[in-house]
Amino acid sequence: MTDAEGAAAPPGSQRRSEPLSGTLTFQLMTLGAVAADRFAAALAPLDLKPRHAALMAVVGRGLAASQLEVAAHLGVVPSLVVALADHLVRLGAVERIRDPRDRRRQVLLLTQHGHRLLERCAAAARSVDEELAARLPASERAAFTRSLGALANGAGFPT
Amino acid sequence: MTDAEGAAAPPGSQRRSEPLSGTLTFQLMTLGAVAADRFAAALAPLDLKPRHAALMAVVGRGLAASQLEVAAHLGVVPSLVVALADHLVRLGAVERIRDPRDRRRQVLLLTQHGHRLLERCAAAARSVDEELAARLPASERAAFTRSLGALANGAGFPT
DNA sequence: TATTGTTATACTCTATAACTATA
DNA sequence: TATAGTTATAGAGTATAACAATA
Repeated sequence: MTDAEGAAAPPGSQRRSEPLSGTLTFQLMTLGAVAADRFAAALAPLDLKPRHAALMAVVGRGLAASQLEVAAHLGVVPSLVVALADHLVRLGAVERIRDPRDRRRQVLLLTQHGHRLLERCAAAARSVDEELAARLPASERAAFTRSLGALANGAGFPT
Repeated sequence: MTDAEGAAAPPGSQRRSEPLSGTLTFQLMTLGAVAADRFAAALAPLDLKPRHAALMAVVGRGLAASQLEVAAHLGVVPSLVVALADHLVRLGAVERIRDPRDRRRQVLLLTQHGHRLLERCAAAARSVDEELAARLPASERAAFTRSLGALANGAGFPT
């Protein structure tokens, strides 16, 4: 089977191999954009964007406290964290607390409302999960999710 | 095992369940961004962005001919296709040909150089694939790629 | 009058650079 | 002098709206 895959190739031409669309990279890029769009749409009623949810997640799980730590963890620039935190403070989801040992540091803390919001973000993500995975045989889902996790760790991911 | 997963939870608190970071949606979003960044970096020396590669791919495979068709296929607005095509024309990768039956239509055609460039885009994607999949046991890759393809079809994907 | 493509403009997201306050 | 945070500004990417040519 030297020449499979559908219609005839122009005989003199380059031996087929292009299929960019078949690469992992391309499919991850595409699906990632779809996931991001749907997640954003699901968060919109909460007046939140995916970045806000990500910030709340790292703060809520204690992975980062000061704004600089959050920026590093998210892989974004500190000035962006300021804007994201400003919004979350306006919503009453986080509080800024000056570290008494080093008054330059602003420690971010989820309020109770913040925890509830974060929970609703996660619920939104899970419901997008359902839509996305609908076409995936239930038997494949676990393996897929596990592989996806492995890939996410392998990459320099900016959770 | 009602209470697994690491450290103790504050006893009075909400019963854990948040892990936004464990959702398919979140991981696809994150990995998709990583894949897009790396692919963009790999394309930069060619003076191309992922969108240009996507355009060349749909035109090269005959999935869309007129700019409007390309826009629909890519899920972008027609004016963006104009800009992308302008750039590709400057590079000598595509030609615009007025459809003689309907002189409003601009049919996009890959030049020979365009085919070569598209091939190099695909090669770039495959090399990013290698980096990304490095952490994935070879035995899992085929299944993962297949599931990913299934998901991509299930979504309203804007290839 | 409707449609294809184009141009001009605006919006969103994020980064860079300059500045303030603490250390 | 160096660091955490902030503000002001700029850039990339994409959309919306107005317009031209053709149907």
